[in-house]
Amino acid sequence: MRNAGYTIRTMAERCGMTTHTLRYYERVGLIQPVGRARNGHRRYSETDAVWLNFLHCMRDTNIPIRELQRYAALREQGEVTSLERRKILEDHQSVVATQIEALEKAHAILTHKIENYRKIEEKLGLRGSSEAVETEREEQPVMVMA
Amino acid sequence: MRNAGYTIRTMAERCGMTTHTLRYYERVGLIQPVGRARNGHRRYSETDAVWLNFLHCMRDTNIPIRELQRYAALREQGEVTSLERRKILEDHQSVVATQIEALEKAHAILTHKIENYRKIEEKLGLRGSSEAVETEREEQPVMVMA
DNA sequence: GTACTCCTTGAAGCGCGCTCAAAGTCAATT
DNA sequence: AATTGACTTTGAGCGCGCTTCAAGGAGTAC
Repeated sequence: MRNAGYTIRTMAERCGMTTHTLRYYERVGLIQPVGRARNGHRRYSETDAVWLNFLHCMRDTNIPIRELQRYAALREQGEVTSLERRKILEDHQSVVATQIEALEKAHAILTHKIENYRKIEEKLGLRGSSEAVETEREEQPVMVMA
Repeated sequence: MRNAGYTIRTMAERCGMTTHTLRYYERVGLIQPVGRARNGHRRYSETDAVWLNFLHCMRDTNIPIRELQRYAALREQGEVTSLERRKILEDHQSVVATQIEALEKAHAILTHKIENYRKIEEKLGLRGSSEAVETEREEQPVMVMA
């Protein structure tokens, strides 16, 4: 089991990041120094994968790197920092909730505007080039999934 | 006297942007040249407000400025661009849907982790003071060289 | 007049989060 | 030995979306 562990490339693919990003995260302290093979190449562990996936997931929610740095630093100090870490997560969770609201509002507005464009197109007799439903003179009603 | 219209400051407040951003949007073509008072100051109309609110809402969903520029340019060409504009909105709406999913996933993970911290705190009898305990229940790097 | 506030412009600057370049190491293959 | 290719390092560079700067004009108040 001498050379067990994922290469940087494998891990990058697994976590949906680039190798550059993995090194960058290590450099800025989001992940502790990764173990090395004899030739100096990084070897990522399964636990690294879990943590990196978490980071990836959080970054998807626009949490700043700085905040993750704070969190990561506390994490390295053990369970004693539970309260602080929980606070970070709770604060961020409420940010996430706010973002969800904004996105849902935008989604609704988009639905409305898209529908409006459909009406305009009908009025103008426009047809889409690729995706449009064929409407002939004597058309049959067609149910189109949203 | 139809000299009415919002000042840049008023409009900025109304749309949740800064005056700088409003000028920037005009400069890059997100909004057509705004009418001016006799002294050269911008005067925004009610229609501008609607459009700016839409832009603001879309930017909240991380749509790139470039995409909004495309959309704005089409919009200025009239109804004949309906299909293209609809496509832009539909494409972006699916991006928004994806983002909502990611955020909801993150929200769930956060709930889970927060709950976990609560348990840890209960176990440690934490309430703000510190009493070191060694066992990290979460992942902890192992392959550290030195 | 002087001060103050609000506005104007173009250009430069900034923070974020990567992203890339250059030069080098190592292992395997030819 | 030479080449290939995947990795290593450090440090610089980049794209985005503002944001600030610098210099000035116009309008009102005292």
